[in-house]
Amino acid sequence: MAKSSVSKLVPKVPPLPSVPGMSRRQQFSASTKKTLVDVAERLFTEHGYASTSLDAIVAGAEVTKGALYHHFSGKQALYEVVFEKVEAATAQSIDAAMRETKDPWEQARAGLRTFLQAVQQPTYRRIVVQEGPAVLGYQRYREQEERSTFTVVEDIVAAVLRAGDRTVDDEMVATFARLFFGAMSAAGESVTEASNPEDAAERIELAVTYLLTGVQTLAKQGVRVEDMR
Amino acid sequence: MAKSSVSKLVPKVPPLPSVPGMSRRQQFSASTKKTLVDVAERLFTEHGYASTSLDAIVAGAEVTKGALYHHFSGKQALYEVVFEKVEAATAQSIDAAMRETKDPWEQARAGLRTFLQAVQQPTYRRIVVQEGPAVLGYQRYREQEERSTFTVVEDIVAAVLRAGDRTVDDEMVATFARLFFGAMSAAGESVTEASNPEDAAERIELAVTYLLTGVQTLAKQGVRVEDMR
DNA sequence: TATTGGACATACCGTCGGTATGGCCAATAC
DNA sequence: GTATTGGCCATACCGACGGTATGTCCAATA
Repeated sequence: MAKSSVSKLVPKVPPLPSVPGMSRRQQFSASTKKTLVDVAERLFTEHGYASTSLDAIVAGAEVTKGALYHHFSGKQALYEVVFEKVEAATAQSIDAAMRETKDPWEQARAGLRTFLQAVQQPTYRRIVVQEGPAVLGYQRYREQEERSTFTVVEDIVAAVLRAGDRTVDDEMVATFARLFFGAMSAAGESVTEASNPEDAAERIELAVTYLLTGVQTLAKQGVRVEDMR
Repeated sequence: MAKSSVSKLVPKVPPLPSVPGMSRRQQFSASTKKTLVDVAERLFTEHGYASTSLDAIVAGAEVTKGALYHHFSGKQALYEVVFEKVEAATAQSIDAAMRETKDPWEQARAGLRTFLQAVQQPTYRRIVVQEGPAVLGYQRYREQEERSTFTVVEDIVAAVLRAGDRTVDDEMVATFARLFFGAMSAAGESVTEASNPEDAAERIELAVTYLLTGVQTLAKQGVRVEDMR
């Protein structure tokens, strides 16, 4: 095709808002890396890990495998970066929701509600809940979790538990947190697959509230976890 | 190597205890199919789905890919058969444990305890909990679950809930069951990865007992799930 | 201006899931 | 007993994909 005006086609790519303290070269590099992560996040979410080829990712990012393997050591490493990004975003959103109120009980409800919402997001469901353990292996999965979302849930659970029973130790708190975390993860799937997601979400909240109310009631009666032995 | 006695090497393979109503040919066929499933179960458990090649499976079963593809439509189909086998065995063991007592509350405890044990078995953990959703896709995973283990858990939860609150509907029961199922699945991982599995298992039982006791207490006070709205 | 090294592109390899084809032999018909 | 058929499986091969080796270009620095 014959182009009339000779040059100046390249500059139409936005001039990359010059970040201070970063050379043009570094900016380009960071840009392609970010693009790769974003495209990968989208494709992994849509088609899953196994069904997403590196060729598809680099095509989407308009680069080649050379670029990908320059920035990441392989497919799994790329997945891991995407995973961390998704987890961090989720943990942050929960954190933000909790900051909106000061009452501990309300904070807990807000946090759990936000977690329940997050766990319904296609990206979080697919990348973290559904495929995370299988792709990363359970060990790495746990390590990642423990540095973000799970810790937030653990804090919530700790606050609720210790409000009624000050004698529970850290390990017991972690145990309850595991149970709740697992329960909420499963709940997310349940809600999303339901014919009426709104109703399903409400039922989940009802059930969780019922369980937590039970815990509160026991605490008021002076029944401690240790008494269950 | 020089073998002195000439023939009769083949018959050393056990004569395949002739099953009545099945021709020799059919018996051989069933045998190779079962062998394939067993070998696949072992390798999938040890190395995971992606890292287990069909070549390794057929080598372990001492057949070729021709045999495998004669009995199964592909790798995933083979996995599915293994999955169902593992699930069925687990559901059955829980069922058996519950039959040992008649008291509903004791049945529930026994059932949940057995489930907690099952979820620690390497085979169940790897094939069902960790990789099941990713390999089968969450849809098929749910469908399979609903036909075996989940249903058992659901029955347990239903019995416990309805003992105190007769007004809960089926959907609410299913919701509680989802939460408990997810909680126990996560608990299994937690227990297995713990430095001291016995202690971890005990903590899980304590926590679950505490939650269930809370539910019972609410029920005794006439507090129903519906009252949480 | 010369040089260096980071940021890619290109070509290629090995593995693996899946397919196409053919052979063997027990079961059935005659 | 012989012929024929079809279930059961082996062998050879293909294409896709993850990963690697090598080369190129150009901005940054000396």
